[in-house]
Amino acid sequence: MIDLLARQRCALSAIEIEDRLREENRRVSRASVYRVLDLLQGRGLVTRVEVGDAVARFEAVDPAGHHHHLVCDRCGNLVPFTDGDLERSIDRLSRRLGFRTRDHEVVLHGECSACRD
Amino acid sequence: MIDLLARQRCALSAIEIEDRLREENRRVSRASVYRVLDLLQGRGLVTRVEVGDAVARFEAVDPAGHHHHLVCDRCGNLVPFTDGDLERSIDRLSRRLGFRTRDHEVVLHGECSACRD
DNA sequence: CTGAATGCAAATCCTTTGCAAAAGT
DNA sequence: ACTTTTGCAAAGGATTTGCATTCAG
Repeated sequence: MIDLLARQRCALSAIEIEDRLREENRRVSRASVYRVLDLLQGRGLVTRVEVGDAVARFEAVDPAGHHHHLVCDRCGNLVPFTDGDLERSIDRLSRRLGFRTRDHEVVLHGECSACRD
Repeated sequence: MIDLLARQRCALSAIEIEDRLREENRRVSRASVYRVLDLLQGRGLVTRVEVGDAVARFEAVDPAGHHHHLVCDRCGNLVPFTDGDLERSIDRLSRRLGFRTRDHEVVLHGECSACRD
């Protein structure tokens, strides 16, 4: 499953993962998907992303650095992006507030470029 | 209900809202809480916040400006904060990426100051 | 009296869990 | 044979909905 996630451009929900595995003739039950994801999260290979639609999504952890997401209000797609300036702001901010921060997520809501036309 | 939310320091879940209303002898059903929240969101008076624990939280929209949240890994509390530098980074970023952004949220995961001791 | 708001219970959706069957070593 | 992984179905928790009732104008 980790290889499937590693091939994706962006986070998938458990159901999407199940469907894609099925398309590859790798039949798995929903329960197994969740169980394996849990395992992979425990090992730090996968992270959970929630963008506010009550569905958990998962993506492979990229050792090269992490990204954040735009959620398109129209099509519902997730568009990943990175921004060093943003990361620096968050670092400074955490220090200023005295939080011991483990992780963070930024979610933009709006229209993706495909839907703006 | 909007007055209850306006009095809070930070976002509340539907169940918390129901409980606090009960404490004030304002008896309401869970269903009504959700229905009213839906209405208030539609009018832009309330926003929904989801920090990744599968529970939707709600808070009154403050015309003076919005804030973001630290979620404490230990006690689970939400700590609100604001940061102008962060807001500017996000503005620049949205422009750079060509997104038409309606809204955004930043969630930090870590330890709040109370739990660091 | 009429339309909106409410409660209650049932339904839904995502996720988790118990347990027995299947696979691996 | 023993441990681990799996599937299936049932259980859970949050949220939504249908419908009859109550409330307000």
